[in-house]
Amino acid sequence: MGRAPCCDKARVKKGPWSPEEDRKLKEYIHKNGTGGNWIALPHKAGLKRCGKSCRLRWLNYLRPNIKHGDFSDDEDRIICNLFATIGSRWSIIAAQLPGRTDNDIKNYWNTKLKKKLMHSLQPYTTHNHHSFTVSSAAAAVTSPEAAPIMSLQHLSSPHDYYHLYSGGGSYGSSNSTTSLLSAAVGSRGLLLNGEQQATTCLDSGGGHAIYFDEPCATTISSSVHGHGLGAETFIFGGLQSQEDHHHHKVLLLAGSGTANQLDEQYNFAASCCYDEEKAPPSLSLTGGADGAGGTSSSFFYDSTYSEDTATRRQRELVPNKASSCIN
DNA sequence: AAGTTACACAACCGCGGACCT
DNA sequence: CAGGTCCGCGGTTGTGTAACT
Repeated sequence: MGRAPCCDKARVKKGPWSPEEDRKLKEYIHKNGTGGNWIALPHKAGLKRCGKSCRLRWLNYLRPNIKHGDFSDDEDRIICNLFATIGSRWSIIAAQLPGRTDNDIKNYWNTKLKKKLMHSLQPYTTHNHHSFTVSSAAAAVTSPEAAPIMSLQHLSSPHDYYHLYSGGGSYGSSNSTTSLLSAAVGSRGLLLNGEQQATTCLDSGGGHAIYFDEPCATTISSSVHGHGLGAETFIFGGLQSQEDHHHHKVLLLAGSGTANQLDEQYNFAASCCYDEEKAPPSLSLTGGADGAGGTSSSFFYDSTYSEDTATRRQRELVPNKASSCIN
């Protein structure tokens, strides 16, 4: 047996609300509240509308303190981060943005923000020694089930990125969108480990973001900040600029936490150098809080890589919880 | 100027789950 | 506990308008 309709669809008005209808609804709710019953409300308010339509109109447009349009950069970041973290749970995202509605955010995402991010996902060539491309990214945004979503297709000079995983893992349908978005965020983003769930950063500096999952993240983070981040740590690397032929300056951000722990994230800046002429390449990280590139502690990370270790690492890696950071 | 296309936003629809009886 | 009702959510569609040809 099907469910009873919430209203007599033949007798309710549909389509855009007139100013008169808005006035009636506003007046009624100001006087009486919603009464906890949207189905009965339109009749009481003298509206020939479905209760659901009234609810939507009120929540999205008529209730006080609603903001429309002009999303700020901060709001963009919050939306991106949360989307990458929890997916398309617009109501939860909206709860973090006072005055914004889930519908508004959803529309904004679908019409603007997603495109903005995808625009930044053009295949990226860093240097003639460091070129790689990402495939399937655009398709995957619109077709989340397409897996593998991203893979590191080509490393013209593989040792340059030995410390990075190539992707190619299959995404489960439940997190594929999230994972993809992780890659999409940033001025130019790559999610290099296909096994990961959300890992996202906004690279406001206009740099070329490279996302690499790093099994030694715990070591790195602990060394810099003394935080025991554990398996939920991730590292974000954004290739900011090339200093010279041998060195690449990388802004790294580390964060930890789950979807409910976004406020616990922290980051650090580090310079990252790897010397093409030495094997194995190494990262020199000089960390400081808040992306300031301080020098409170430093260490080296040996990023030796081989096909076998890559496979092993992927297998051993504990799937990251959703993590997020903002540069 | 008219027609077409693209875009942004508003609104609708159906489903899952909470709540009530 | 089962069935009915309603709310809230997210996906989708509809509509108005700006941009383009």
